[in-house]
Amino acid sequence: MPELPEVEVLRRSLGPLVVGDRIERVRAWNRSLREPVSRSLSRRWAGRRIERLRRRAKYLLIDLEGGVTAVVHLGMSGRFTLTPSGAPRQLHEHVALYLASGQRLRLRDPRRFGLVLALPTDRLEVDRHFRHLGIEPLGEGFDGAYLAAAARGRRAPIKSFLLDGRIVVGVGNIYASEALFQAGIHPRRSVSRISAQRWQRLADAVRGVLRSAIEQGGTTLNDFTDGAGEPGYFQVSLSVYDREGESCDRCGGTVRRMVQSNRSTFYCPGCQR
DNA sequence: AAATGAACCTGTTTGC
DNA sequence: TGCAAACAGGTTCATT
Repeated sequence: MPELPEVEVLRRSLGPLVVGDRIERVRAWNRSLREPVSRSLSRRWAGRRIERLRRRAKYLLIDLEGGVTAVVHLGMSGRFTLTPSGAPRQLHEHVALYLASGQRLRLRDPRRFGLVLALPTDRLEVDRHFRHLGIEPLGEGFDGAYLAAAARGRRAPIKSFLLDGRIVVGVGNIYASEALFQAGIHPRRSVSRISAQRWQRLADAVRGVLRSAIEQGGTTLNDFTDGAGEPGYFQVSLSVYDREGESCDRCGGTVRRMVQSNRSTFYCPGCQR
């Protein structure tokens, strides 16, 4: 579900609704997410005003007054939505932030690969969850030269390379396939055999795909919604992802699926070399 | 060091 | 129809 565009859409939709609001308390019904949810969230966050929402990689960062940040990761199946406080607890709703306005921020995550953390705002980058993260693809410095330099000494298939968060963050299984299609690069091509020109084309494709997905409100395959519960529309723009057996819009050939390091990769053999 | 596969967990879809 | 296997947007750990 949530790759960089979905988390960014979530951040943008939620920001105007919650910034300035205050957390009254935090409740957790099930603490066994990817890592145990701390028992002291309420004590740490209660009474604090929400100052702003940021994003790093696929993490949503909720900066609170007093130098504390609430970190939320949605894993594969997480949803984080703002709802009226009267609404009943939903199935797989594990954690909720009760706000002074009377609304609740609820984390729903059937597979429980998600994460809720309390961290000091000024120490995020040294925390073990963030320390090893690579560059933001929509930020400064992400270009063909960066990718080419990062690939030196490696021979992995380009698809695996794009999914490696130590190189570049936020690109998940959907957008890796889509960007490689846009760049005309075969997912199995070794990073040791990509020309400078094609590295630049790939960097442009990654940024282009992520930007359009954000504009379209993200990709909703099953259950992604923004902070207000609205689905995205980028799924209708997908060229190859989840389109095995369908015809390629560019060349008319057949979109194929293969498995690389336990993940599905979708590609067009006619368009990608 | 780099690359691969398995593990974490539940729900839904696919295939026999 | 029923059941089991395969598969799903992420990350991390163990093993070659």
